Amino acid sequence: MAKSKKLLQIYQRLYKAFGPQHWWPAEGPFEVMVGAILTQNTNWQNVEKAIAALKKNKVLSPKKLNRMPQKKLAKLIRPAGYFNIKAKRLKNFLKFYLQNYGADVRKMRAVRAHALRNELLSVNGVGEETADSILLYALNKPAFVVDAYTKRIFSRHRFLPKDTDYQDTQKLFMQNLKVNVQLFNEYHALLVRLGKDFCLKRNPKCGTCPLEKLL
DNA sequence: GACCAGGCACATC
DNA sequence: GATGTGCATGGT
Repeated sequence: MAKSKKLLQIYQRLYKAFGPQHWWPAEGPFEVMVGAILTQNTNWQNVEKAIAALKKNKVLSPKKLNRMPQKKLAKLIRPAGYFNIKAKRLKNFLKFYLQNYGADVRKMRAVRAHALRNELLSVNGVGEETADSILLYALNKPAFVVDAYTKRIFSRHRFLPKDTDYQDTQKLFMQNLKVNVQLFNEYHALLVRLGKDFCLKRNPKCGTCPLEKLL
């Protein structure tokens, strides 16, 4: 079967099994950007605690976070883990966001996706997944987000070689699916849902996995 | 106590 | 270019 058809079939089966995932779970674009950095190699539940702390202290805005001493920021985001390095990364991003775009999402959206992706990647602490998450979920640009779940699911089911890198994994989706923000949004969210529910541990319990006999 | 989580940068070879 | 390591909390 053609890759594009199969990828779409996988999507449809996941959607049927899980329904819409309503991503990204955040109140606005800036909160998505902060969450994208905080969730690096971290359980989302822990990120929620960190974001709740920022909200409770009424500092979840670009200017307020930019003004805040790094040490204080680190203390607030402590539940998200790696809090020192993440405080630094947030600071780097905030500086970029304020200096280059005046913390204005509309100005950022006006930039072409490819150029903006490179700009984001130039920020220390923003890698490919974080950049694509910001592009897709904060700025509504069609970038397919690849994460550990994506690679694990598709390699474990022999759709991709085990050590396929980010770019090649992303190509699989971007070259075989209709380039569409809503589709990319839902597809990635569904893969995360599948990863969490079924293909997580070393001994994956895929007995009732919605992708059984399909991949 | 072990293992895992929606990565990334940096050192070293 | 490939491989290894530090970063850290909280849930199971």
